[in-house]
Amino acid sequence: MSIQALANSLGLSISTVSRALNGYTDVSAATRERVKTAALAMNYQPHPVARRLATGKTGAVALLYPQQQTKYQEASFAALVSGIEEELQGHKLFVLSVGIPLGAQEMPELERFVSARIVDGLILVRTQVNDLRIAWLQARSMPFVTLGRTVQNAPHAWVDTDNEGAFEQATRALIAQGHRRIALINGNPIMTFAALREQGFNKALRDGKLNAADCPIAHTDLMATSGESVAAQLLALPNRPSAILCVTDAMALGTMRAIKAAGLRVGHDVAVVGYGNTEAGRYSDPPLATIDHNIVANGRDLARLLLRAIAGEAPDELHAIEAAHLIVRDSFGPPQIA
Amino acid sequence: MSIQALANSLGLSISTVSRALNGYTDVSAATRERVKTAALAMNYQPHPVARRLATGKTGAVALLYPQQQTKYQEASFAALVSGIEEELQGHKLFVLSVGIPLGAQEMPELERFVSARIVDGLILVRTQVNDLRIAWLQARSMPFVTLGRTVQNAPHAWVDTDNEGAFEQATRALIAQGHRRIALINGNPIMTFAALREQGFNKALRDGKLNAADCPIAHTDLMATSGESVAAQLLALPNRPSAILCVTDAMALGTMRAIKAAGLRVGHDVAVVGYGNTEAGRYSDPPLATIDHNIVANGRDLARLLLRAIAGEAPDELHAIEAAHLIVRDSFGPPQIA
DNA sequence: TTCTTAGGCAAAAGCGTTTTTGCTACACTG
DNA sequence: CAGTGTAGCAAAAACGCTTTTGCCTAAGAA
Repeated sequence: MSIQALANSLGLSISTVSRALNGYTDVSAATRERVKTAALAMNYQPHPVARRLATGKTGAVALLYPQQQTKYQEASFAALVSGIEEELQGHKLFVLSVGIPLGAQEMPELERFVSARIVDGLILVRTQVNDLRIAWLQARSMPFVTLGRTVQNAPHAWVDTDNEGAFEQATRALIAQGHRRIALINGNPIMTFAALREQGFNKALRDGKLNAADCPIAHTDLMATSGESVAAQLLALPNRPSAILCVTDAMALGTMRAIKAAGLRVGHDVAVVGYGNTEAGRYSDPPLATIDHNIVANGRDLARLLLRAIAGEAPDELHAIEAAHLIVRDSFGPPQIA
Repeated sequence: MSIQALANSLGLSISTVSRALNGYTDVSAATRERVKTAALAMNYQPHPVARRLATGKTGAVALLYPQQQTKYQEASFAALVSGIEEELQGHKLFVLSVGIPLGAQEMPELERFVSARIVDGLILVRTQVNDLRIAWLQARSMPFVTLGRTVQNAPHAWVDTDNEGAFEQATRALIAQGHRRIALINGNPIMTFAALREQGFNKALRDGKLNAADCPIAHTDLMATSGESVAAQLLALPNRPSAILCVTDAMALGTMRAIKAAGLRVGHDVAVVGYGNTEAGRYSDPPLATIDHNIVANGRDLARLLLRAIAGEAPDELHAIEAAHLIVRDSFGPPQIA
């Protein structure tokens, strides 16, 4: 069923049929009705690929996720997707999640996907301080929004959580409780979120006039096992920290294991704070203090801004920040009086 | 950079250029070389949408997942995707995950997606005993493979885990340990996996000549909280079961909570077996006996069969079954001597 | 030497739309 | 009554490719 056949059966030209169906004004109301009812009767639907070729629009957007790396992200990834889908409801846009490998194959695969012209716009996660993908996409003028801002890239649309503010707040709260030796177990600071959390941490330390030498910062990957081993090292220090701030809940749970293994009590001898407000932390023993963020809202923001980016708006205004705040639970205790 | 421009710059016709690049034989080796180097030099890439229009092939497949329902599936979903991606590595096919809502909007959205002609084939999950999607896709002759077989549909390509065998094995093992009152907490049996697990359970009961009245079967959703409340009811029975078989690990963890809440000991007063070999079950107290299955292998099977379905093979041979087996842990104990 | 064959390329058809341009008839103005 | 404008449609260009068909030439066979 092509527009050709429909036009023939109506005794009209295909251009008139097309214009009638697409709401152009230079077709009489009577003809428009005739075309519409005929289209309905013959179950005519324009071939989407032909339409894409003519218009250049695909009617879909993609969320690119790091392939094989979803291990510690699963829950938050699902939340992000549902926020995006919720916002795009009614816009008749498909949301396609597609995996791009990390490492050497990342840029070639990104290039291959963009060149395939399957989507009108992209959502990027795992944004880095200096992100190679961004300049490339800008050069290709492919609309996109990142989850997490950048530092060294040209202006672009982004959505973020207030990582800096959240960690400043959490660190301040620990200081207010009397902690003077606070450690941070961070991720790789080439990731923007890690860099910003570290900034917030440092800001609170300076404002609280803590001794930086007593407040070590470790960098590792975001898994529980890494948190465990790094925490074990921190606890073996001569001046061991009385509080450990972790950049994910998983690392915080690992840290709790290390504390118990060292014969110490979590929330008593050593306070622990995580990030993400995951289920595992809610039901851990003791319950894990953590920083709560609104990933669903991030997803909604991403979708909203992506629509505007696709519409051609300049990136200057295309930013959104969601708040995050500390949730105090039993792992968050005052320091022991030495 | 179109094929037209490239042809002009070479003094050739566009058909010759196309045939040279696509490996047809009726173009001389010299010309082919000339075309190829020129294409590389001018960075010519055929417009994928135009090619799709001409060939009808899109170069992508989709994995359809139930929107908003991923809660209890996240981990297994990630495993499935990675199996699919692994197998499709090197086939230059994109794997697009797209959410389709459940309920009244499911069929319209499925229809909308298929009509959009974004992909060459589909992978379906959450297969039901009588699955509406299947007849519809067959009528549209859209290639697809389901995770989980059907009962009442026409023959089609599917991949499955040996659910029946696994539950038969687990039930037999409980019987061998001396259990005579075994309960099953199952999902909705319109889902094929639930129906098959129940079959395996019943088969083992019959073979073991257990009294069916002592072996109740409950149906509920797959969440932990549902498992907890259903288990509480089972434990309140006059002849309470000495073993409870759950159809997911989450439900089994809920069941363990109910057992503890009733003042009983898991693996001592009541044995518990889950399904899925999840992390939560590995680290629960006591560790949860469970049935392990290979979802990554399911993913690989799905991808492999989908390629064959797209190639036009008849569905008769397009089936794959992966084994599953019981993992005994401390929640699996013999019945108390009454 | 003539006929056949096949190699190598060009022309054109086909994929199915959207959008621009052009034409015709009719109404309306001066 | 001639001239201007506009409503309503058709024709054609454009989007870029693949694939079928057709033509010409030169080599090989009879």
